[in-house]
Amino acid sequence: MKQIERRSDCPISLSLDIFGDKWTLLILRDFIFFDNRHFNELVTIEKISTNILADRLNRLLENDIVKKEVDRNNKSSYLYSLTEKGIDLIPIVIEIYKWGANNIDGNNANSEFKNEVNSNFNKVTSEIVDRIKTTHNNGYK
Amino acid sequence: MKQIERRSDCPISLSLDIFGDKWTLLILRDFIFFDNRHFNELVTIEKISTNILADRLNRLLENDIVKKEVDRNNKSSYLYSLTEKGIDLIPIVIEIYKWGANNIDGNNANSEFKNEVNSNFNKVTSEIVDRIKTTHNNGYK
DNA sequence: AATAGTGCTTGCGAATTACAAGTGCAAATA
DNA sequence: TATTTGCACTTGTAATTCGCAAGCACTATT
Repeated sequence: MKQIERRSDCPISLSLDIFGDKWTLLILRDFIFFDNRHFNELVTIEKISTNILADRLNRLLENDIVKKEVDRNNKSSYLYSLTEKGIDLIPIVIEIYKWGANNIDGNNANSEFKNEVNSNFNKVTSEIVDRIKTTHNNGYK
Repeated sequence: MKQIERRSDCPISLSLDIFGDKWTLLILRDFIFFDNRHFNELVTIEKISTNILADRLNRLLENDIVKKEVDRNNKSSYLYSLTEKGIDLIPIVIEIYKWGANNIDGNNANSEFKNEVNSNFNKVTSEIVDRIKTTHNNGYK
């Protein structure tokens, strides 16, 4: 894995140095919407290659956005969880969901959830944040 | 320019197919925060290559996120503007600004603006949206 | 007619990606 | 005990994309 060099000190540029690629935020989506937290779950959904998934998970670990621990229910497996810094990314992911649901033809957004996101963004987001906080804080799924 | 193939119908995946890369949202940032709307302005800030900038602007045009017209103040130059769909991306960009300002060491966020974004996100965002709407709707800078 | 400005396009070496296959280790099964 | 299975990667390789430098086409100015 190669660390991308800092292009400038702008907060947006620095953020995109970390997650500005095709896959990183999709991994976050899997955490948030599908509760996929094991390597072999994450590898399935949009058929990311294993080397890319490994690279992105390492980058997220290095940037303290996810943490990794042995799964207490299956000790030969690792469980990945969002840190506080990772949980802080949830509003970005939901804003992207909202934009895609409203602006891209042929998307498969659930219409009830889409309406909720459009009319009660803050409520929806904080409910998801609360749920993730409780499930990801104790290394337990 | 090659169109990225659709990985799935998920709104987030579809959105990232359009702007999930290192540069696209930075171009949007230049529109929003610096009011850079000409090719030779956009090319300067984080030293993007001209072929990449041309490619990304074309992708944004194809996806109806920006529009392009002859600059009425300089007829040998083109003026790029955000469409409604592009203006709809502003909350995403500001969420990313917020995350970077709060979570990345050494970022150069303006502390007053950062506080404003943290405490009055919706107000800050809608003010920026209103400003962009008036300046980008009439092909005039 | 010559120069400058603007918005690209082209060529090419370097870096990154996707796909397939293989590895190392722990736990379950025979 | 030996073997298989599952999990989390790593490695190899070909294809794609990127970044840098240079060049090109068009318009406006001198």
